[in-house]
Amino acid sequence: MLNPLPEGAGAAHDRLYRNLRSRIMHGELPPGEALTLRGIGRDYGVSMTPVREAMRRLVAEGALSLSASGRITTPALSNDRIEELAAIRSLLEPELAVRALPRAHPALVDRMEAINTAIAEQIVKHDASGYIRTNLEFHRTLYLRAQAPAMLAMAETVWLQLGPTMRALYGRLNRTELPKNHRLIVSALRAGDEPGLRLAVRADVTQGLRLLAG
Amino acid sequence: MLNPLPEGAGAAHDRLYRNLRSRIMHGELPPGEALTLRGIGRDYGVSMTPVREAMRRLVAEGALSLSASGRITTPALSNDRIEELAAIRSLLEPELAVRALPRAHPALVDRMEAINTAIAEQIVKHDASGYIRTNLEFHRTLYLRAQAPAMLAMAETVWLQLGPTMRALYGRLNRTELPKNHRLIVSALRAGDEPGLRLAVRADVTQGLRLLAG
DNA sequence: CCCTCCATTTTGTGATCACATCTGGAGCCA
DNA sequence: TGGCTCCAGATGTGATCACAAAATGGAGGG
Repeated sequence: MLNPLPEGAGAAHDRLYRNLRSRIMHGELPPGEALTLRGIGRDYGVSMTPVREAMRRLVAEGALSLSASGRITTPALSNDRIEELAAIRSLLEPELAVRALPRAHPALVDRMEAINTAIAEQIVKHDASGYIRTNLEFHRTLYLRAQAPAMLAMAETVWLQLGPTMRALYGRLNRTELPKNHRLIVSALRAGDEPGLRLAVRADVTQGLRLLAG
Repeated sequence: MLNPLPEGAGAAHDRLYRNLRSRIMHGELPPGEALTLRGIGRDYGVSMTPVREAMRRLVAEGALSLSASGRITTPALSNDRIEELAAIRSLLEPELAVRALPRAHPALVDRMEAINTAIAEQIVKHDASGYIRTNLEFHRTLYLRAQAPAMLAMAETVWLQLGPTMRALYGRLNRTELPKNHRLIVSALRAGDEPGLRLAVRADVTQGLRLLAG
């Protein structure tokens, strides 16, 4: 049998879920975008049934908002909510980084540095979605080493909720260079500097979002 | 119109969701319990459609586990997973408590003390589910004052995942008296002692779960 | 006594339909 | 122009059905 895993396999509702989740997390949909069951079903060539299940799942994770009448949109977050989600990131992610620290062998840090140069490429291309995607890949590469799947899942849920907002935010800040905190994270990892790593991750996680709320 | 809110109102899938979620969070179902769409539908007098949506939502929150073949059971957590969830609680809940501290007026603390005596009653009745319910009410009463809905939702998700395990755990520890950490929390609130509150909440949150893993 | 195999039953998945409700805008009046 | 009513189309909800895959349980053989 040897696990085929043909990338687009499995139940239709799960395929829909993964596809939509990825698009939302990476900021491919703007905040406030309306989605309909029949519309999504038409786009993916399936009936409403699997679409409803995928939507229900995404709503449960906060990736989508549900109006009182059942209409589904991407979330348009208030500033208070954005600050709160940033606070959650600054609680979870330093902990994940510190747990990964003893397991972060040099090859891993090299890989993170490679992702950093990929981020720089996305910046010069002005590709918001690509920037978000590679930025999250930088963080996930480190956190995977923490051996803490529940905590990582929770962090990803927060990323998901911030996805559409991140896209809108990216347009405002006209970034021109790689965030310096990523370099600080890499050096702290190389030096085995736990307090420095905590600070660098916390700073990186809150930097972009503070200016929006301010 | 004046929002009727007849307690059992709204869409069937939502009613199912709330009901099952409450039962799971409060430990009314043992770990590893199997649930079927047709079975739940029969119990609640609805078809499979709304049941599927409620299940999908609960699975997304980690309240239920989904096997590779789509079978649904209450989660049977490994010790590693339990420790990890306890670690998440010890990150989120002290923060919630500290945020609530400046808003915790005396009447609120009185109410928490009243809940404490209710917990003591559940203990003498040997009512595991009642104990879990009132214990969570103690925490939620405080955290609601933190004005941090996203963080509270995240904490509740962790409670939900631990629900069935808490039930199994309760049987092992044969509690005879009120956890002393609840008293410490109340005094720290009265004294406005932020570091003390942090410590007391962290201790309360990890106390029961450590002995299971140990 | 334990294991294997096969038929039966159970179970999840997805499509389709009927229905109640909501949305959005045209049309109208002040 | 501004605000209101009202209706046609769009939308979410739930029931039912057909189907394939998986679990179940018992017969048969080692």
